[in-house]
Amino acid sequence: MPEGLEAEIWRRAAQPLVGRVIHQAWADHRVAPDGFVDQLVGRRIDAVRRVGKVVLVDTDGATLGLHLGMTGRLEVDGAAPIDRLEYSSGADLAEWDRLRLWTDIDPKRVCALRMNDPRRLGRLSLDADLTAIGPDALTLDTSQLVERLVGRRAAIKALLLDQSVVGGLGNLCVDEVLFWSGVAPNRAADELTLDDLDRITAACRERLASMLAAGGSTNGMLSPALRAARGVCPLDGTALERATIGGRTTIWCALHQR
DNA sequence: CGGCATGTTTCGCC
DNA sequence: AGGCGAAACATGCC
Repeated sequence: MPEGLEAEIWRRAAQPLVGRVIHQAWADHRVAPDGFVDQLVGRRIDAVRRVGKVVLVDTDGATLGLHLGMTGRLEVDGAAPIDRLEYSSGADLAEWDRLRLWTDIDPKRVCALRMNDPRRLGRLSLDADLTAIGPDALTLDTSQLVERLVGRRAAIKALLLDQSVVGGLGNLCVDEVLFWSGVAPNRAADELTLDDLDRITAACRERLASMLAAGGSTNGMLSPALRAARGVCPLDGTALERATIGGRTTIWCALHQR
């Protein structure tokens, strides 16, 4: 489920953790660095932030990074801000837990913070270097995008998915942004006009904000249901195109995206 | 059973 | 050297 929008939803939901002290921690060692638990127990949570798709828990010691991968989800005090994964049944087995944190104040007597990830593509980090992640999609402006695209000739979709170009965009959001921008995903980045890039950054700010308010990445016009159904363009009724671009399944309208 | 899935990293080829 | 595409990772679900 996690693109930047989901990470933002979880970041907001985790704010009640700020000020608490971590009393106990458990992690699946296969997805956590050595010494993980020892570096967190006894630490006070100072802030919960987000960089791109990564949720960061700052403590008075290390900063815990939650990289949700393809199927990771979070619960705070036993509540899941996003309860169902789009491409899974909604099952939530204890054996899929990758992180459990308890604090000095656990109102519901359950984990203050729990990460559950069936597919185990997610990771836990401590003081990870995230400096390579580009400007955030939710506030992206055209000058930032131009700067990051200089010298790049790959398909615009592949570059928007690259976290070092723009932070937070995943497969669904990129398709949605390009859909509203009227730019075809297979266009070479160096052939786009400034006007194209303006429409892309405007779509990032406006459409992503509205998807965030609606609950996340699955709330675009190109819904997962429409993607799977191989339907028609909701704007003009043209049969949607489908191809692999940037290594990911891509949906677009060849009539209004050029 | 075959194929697909909201992601990232690695490898080899230009 | 660095950009780029394909493969690998790991597992569940239809």
